[in-house]
Amino acid sequence: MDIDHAAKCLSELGNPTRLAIFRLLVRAGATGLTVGGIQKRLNVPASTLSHHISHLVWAGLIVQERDGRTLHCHTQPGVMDDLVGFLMDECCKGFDADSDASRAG
Amino acid sequence: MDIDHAAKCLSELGNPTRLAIFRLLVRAGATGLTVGGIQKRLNVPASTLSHHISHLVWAGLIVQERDGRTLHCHTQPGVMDDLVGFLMDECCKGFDADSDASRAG
DNA sequence: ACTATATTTCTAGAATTATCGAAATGGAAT
DNA sequence: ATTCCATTTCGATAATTCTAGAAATATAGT
Repeated sequence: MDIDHAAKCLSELGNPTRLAIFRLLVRAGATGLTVGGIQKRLNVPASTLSHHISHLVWAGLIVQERDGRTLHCHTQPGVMDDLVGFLMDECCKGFDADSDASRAG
Repeated sequence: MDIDHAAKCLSELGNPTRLAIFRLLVRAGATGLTVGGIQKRLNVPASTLSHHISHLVWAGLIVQERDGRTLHCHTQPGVMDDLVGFLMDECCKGFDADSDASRAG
């Protein structure tokens, strides 16, 4: 997880609809939800939903798997940990240390 | 930290320039950096930089404090922990549990 | 082939966001 | 008051993103 991938993930999760989708999927566990299942819960038009889902797939945050006519969506395990790891490790380490401006860079 | 504030923070951090600013500031520790110091490091025009900084301030991710003519910027302690906490707690708990679609909601 | 269901792609307009120069503001020094 | 420095606000333009209806695609059943 480098800064560009982190920015990509953060940006995608920054959209309220997409964050709601993502949260729904994480809570749905490994089985995930179908696109239609998400649509029923969030009540957004299919095309809009598909657009947002494709964003999340593109960012590597979720995965789709076809099962007959339905597409199951579930989170990509590990990506969230990687993102949080980036935020904590790459960004937030040593916040309490007596660092000064000359340390940055 | 509710889902709306989380989305706000994620959205602001999702911009590469803003994420770079934020990372710079976290690494600069409690002292932070001046706006000019950030500008020298990131080499973006002052007006553009100011625009992005005001976004980060608006989202509550960073704080500005005036010291004479210069404005020191530093991260808002705790917000990052809150955000990570939201992501892990609100989103990611029980990922390994044998939940199914009927569990969500 | 036809029908139905699930989902995506196409398309276009609306809304938002990014960029940056010019001008303005806030504060310190003479 | 004037000048200088640091930063913001203004304003205009370019680029991106959001939204959603219509059409298309994929799969399954008859």
